[in-house]
Amino acid sequence: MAIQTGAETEPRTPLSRERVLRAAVDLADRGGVEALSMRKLGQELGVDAMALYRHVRGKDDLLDGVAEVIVGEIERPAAGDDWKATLRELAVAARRVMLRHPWARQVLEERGTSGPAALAHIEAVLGTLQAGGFTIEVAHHALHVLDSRVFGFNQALFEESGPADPSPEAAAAMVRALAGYPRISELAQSVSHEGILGRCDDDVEFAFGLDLILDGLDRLRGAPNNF
Amino acid sequence: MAIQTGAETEPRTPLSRERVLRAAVDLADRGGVEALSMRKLGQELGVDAMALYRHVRGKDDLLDGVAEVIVGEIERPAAGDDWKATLRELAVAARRVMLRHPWARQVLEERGTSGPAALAHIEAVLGTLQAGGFTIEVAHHALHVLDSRVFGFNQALFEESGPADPSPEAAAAMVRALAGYPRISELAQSVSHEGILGRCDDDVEFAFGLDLILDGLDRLRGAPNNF
DNA sequence: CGCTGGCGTCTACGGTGTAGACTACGCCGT
DNA sequence: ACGGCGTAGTCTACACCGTAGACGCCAGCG
Repeated sequence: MAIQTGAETEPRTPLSRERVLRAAVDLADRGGVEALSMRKLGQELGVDAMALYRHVRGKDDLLDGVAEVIVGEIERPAAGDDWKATLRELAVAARRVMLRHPWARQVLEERGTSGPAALAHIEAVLGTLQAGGFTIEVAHHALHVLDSRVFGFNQALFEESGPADPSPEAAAAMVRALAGYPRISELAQSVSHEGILGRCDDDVEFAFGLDLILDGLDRLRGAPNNF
Repeated sequence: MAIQTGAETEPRTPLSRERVLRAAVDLADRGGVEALSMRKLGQELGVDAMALYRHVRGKDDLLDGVAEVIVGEIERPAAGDDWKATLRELAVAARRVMLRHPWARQVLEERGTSGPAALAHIEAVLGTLQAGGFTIEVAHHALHVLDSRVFGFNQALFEESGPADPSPEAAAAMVRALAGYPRISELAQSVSHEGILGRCDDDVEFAFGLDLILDGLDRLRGAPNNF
């Protein structure tokens, strides 16, 4: 009875950003993203809504954190020597997460999610592609079309494609943020050189995936039963 | 000066559902979907927010109507004899609409859109596939993967996959709603017979598209420059 | 002892969707 | 002509949302 302000039974473990984010994911899991309000989340944690603002800059920041948690749940398979099997496992693992949190797609889409978890995921995809012998250009397209298939939106997880003319300090910050992600760095450099790819044209990415699908269907037309 | 209630300069053309929906699309085009509120929409039309409720059951109904308008904007190419080119044109036309209304993807995803415009679009896709010689099973998969590529979400436009055991009258209503859409009817029948496809398993659809992509990438690995 | 800084609370403001009562007006049968 | 009626738009009110700003409480420290 040393610490005790009143009839409190438990000293109420203090909030933390992580606790807030975990409770937010839990709340969204039960009631969908529209049930995730600051007030309900505070109630869930036995706390006033405004208390959350000590640990989270606001609802936007909360959603950013939640997105990072979700992407962090994607388990990465051990890098095997079969690139196709590895990519498939990666995609299926990501899909498992999206099925577990059906509301997450929307959150991931409307907030960019360029946190370390997203970068690590992209790095894994690019690494697998590179180990499989793909050129950087094809790997870039493949990253887009795979992420689009898995997450359901076309603008990839990272790659908000900042201003057209990056200032030197912005470019330096970019390089610093990408330390530890060699494939992404290489890709970013290759894209910003813009010799080969022309700044990641959305139309080109769309057509790439579309033609992949149409050509695949074409091959299935003759042999309909072996897929 | 026959009709004139006061200092009115114009007799204020009366609202209508169509006028409300068009204004809603316009408002969302300018400010995104979060700018589309009943109050702002009323203001846009020079009218109290509650007036909209005479023409629209509520915000849900408004969004349903907006979704229908958007899908209706997709132009259908003349049915040529090249199924692949026709499908490509269809996909590109749909994408044009989605680029014109960047907020529409979200609306289409969260509301099902099983209106006549969506049905007509699906019918066109299925018709093209059937004319191209696809079996109904492959056409079904193809519909899923194409719509997923175009609209960005995996659950297709139509096909909310109602209750597992449709009551007779519900099934009859379904048949009646699908009159005029022979390919969709055929597909629905084939699916509900559930001999071949097993009730449109989401996992199967996902794997279908994923393998299409992976196999396509595999072929691109050797010849990287001709896409 | 007083101060300070972190953490949680309280109040308040402007925004949202919408239920329900109310008003203004054209039409129609008598 | 007139009373009723349906239709269209308005007004008020309620519950909910995100969050700015002031306040209370308490541990730690000088």
